[in-house]
Amino acid sequence: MARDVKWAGNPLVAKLSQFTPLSDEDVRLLDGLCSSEKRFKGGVDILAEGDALRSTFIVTRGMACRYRLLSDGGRQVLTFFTPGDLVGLHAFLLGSIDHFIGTIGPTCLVEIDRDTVIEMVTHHPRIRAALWWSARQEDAMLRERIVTLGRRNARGRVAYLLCELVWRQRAIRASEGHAIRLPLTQTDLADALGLTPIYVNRILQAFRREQLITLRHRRLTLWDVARLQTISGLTPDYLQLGSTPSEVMHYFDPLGRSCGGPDQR
Amino acid sequence: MARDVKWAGNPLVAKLSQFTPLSDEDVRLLDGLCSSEKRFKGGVDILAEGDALRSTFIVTRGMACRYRLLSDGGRQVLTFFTPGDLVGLHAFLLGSIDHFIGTIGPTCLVEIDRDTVIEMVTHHPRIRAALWWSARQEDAMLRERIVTLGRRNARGRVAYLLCELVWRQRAIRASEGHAIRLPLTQTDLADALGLTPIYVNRILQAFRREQLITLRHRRLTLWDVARLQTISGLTPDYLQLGSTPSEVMHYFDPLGRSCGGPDQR
DNA sequence: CGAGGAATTGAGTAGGTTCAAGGCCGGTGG
DNA sequence: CCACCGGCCTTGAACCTACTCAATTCCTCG
Repeated sequence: MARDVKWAGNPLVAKLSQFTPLSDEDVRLLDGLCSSEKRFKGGVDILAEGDALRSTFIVTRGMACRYRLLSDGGRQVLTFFTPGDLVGLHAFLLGSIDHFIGTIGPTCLVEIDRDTVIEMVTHHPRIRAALWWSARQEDAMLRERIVTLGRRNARGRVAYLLCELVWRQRAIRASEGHAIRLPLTQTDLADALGLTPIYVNRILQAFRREQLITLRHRRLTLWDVARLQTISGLTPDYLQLGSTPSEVMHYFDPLGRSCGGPDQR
Repeated sequence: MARDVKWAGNPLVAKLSQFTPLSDEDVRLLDGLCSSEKRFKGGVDILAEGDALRSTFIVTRGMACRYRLLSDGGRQVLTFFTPGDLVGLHAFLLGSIDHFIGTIGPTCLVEIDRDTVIEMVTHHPRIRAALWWSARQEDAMLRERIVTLGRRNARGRVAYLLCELVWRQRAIRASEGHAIRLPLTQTDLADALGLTPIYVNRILQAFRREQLITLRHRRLTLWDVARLQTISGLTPDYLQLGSTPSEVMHYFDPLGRSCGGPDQR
């Protein structure tokens, strides 16, 4: 119960706990990491294309995104990061990144340097397992995005993104019912969904008329999740929430003792 | 030089060598793995949605793909696998997969069980590093796909996929100039690009008329890579080919040694 | 109170889909 | 060796989803 209170305060713990039960020591460690957050204004780039990535960031408040800029001026948002999300963990050994990381609204981030991550992953098998699952979840989300962009119409795409954002917040208990804070502009949504802001607007209007959602003052509420889910074509469990099967957990422990890697695939 | 000959014979070695120089022992090990391939007909599913994934597959000949089926009968191809590619390596600890793996034309695969993989990555730091880079490359390709589906028109999408397929084959020295064997049907291309086969056909016609490609008898040649690249909006190095920066390699070795396995050198 | 970004609305357009039909090519059986 | 068959490719025409351009209103914030 005491830990439930902490979840509310530490989104990283909440996020990782989805995947694997953490020990008290794990929680203490993660809490410690998140003690020194930095504030950023909205619409600011944290990392730019070509930057070397020597550390990882954790979103603690607000929202950020990973995006690419195209030669014709277009923008494609690849991922939205919400509190608890790790930014660029898997890529932090890369020479440089091929995309930008920017804030959406005012956002707080914690920076964690490379050695700290390696240290953590080496000595804390449960955290390593949770990070691994978190990376798998990110994969699953990328795949789902491809399906959405490739095969669903505009209504389906918008419904998909709204559902995903709400589900992710619910998973870390950062929602009230099916309502969340959503600092995204309609242009942000459009840039993620491969649509124009104008058309996104029209879809949102339609959803409102159909009593499916309300979205005002940076606040989104889903009134009919079942119908939205149908429109989006999503299966509700695609995020693979739930904890690590013990059979699999088993594989992390021996590996943990014999070999730590930033990446354990 | 002697190894060059081997590359021609073992696509897995060729693929992993892109990322990191392998030792002779590494090469011997990988060669050994690929000794027992299984043949499959075209259009056959190797793994279905919901299957447990207890092993990994390596494509040695032919072509396979990862795809999702939609409730409305649509299909979205997520990844094409060419010789040397590892199928589902990162997911083989998962309870089950959320997509299908199927062959395109007649295809040969090697199945490698979980324990063998774990054994291999535990005791062979260079192979581990190469697999890690290979996974990063896969990520990059998924991101590029999202950009393509979200923000490029049909011409751009087709050009993108043709370039990618040729570049990947070139990287493992499985091309002659800019010509490759391509067992894909136009429907396969369409299912990967979020287009209809009919429209893909029209784009291909146009490309032929413009002297950009030839595609006949399952054989693709790019005549003007520069222009195709412009049309696709790709940067040629997005696959992050080239070998691991030594600074990064550095992180793998200490980790490798800290494994303390019996077979340490 | 003013200003600038975001949301909204309308009208015209275009890129890609859909439907329908015909042609090619490789494989198979007589 | 030829005829047939089925999958794939190709072509045409109508249609529709989503885009473009342009203007107006609404919020938010200084």
